Amino acid sequence: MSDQNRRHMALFPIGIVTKLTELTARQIRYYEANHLIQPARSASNQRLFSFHDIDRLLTIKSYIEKGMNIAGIKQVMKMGQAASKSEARSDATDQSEQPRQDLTDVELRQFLKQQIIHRQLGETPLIRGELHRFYQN
DNA sequence: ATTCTGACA
DNA sequence: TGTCAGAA
Repeated sequence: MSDQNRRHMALFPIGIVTKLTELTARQIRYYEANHLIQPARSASNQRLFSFHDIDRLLTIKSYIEKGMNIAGIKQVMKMGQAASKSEARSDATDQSEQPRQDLTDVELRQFLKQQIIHRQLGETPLIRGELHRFYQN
């Protein structure tokens, strides 16, 4: 069985996940309702999370702690997918890298760029609270 | 005992 | 986001 299969294998119920991620069941369900994650379901309609879902949630958690809301996280994570592909094409040297955690910085800058544009267009801010320190970059 | 959905003094 | 209800 390939590693990808194991990564996407539906394994743990929400109870385990809340302990693994420090997120409340409420939050986890809310993120699913907003399509940030798509955990599998058991025959009894119980959510079953994979390792992929887990670090996906951890990524979401870090963004939430940075003051981002669902709309913002959606954008950043979509860019993350696009970025990891283009990065794989440009970086011929890195053989075995860890894309996720490493991309977060690039994603944030890309995101902030959009933020500024949207604000000028009078759109609803995607960030809440103190994240203004990043505008210096 | 756990989880699910819907709703809000 | 918390939390409670009613059902599975």
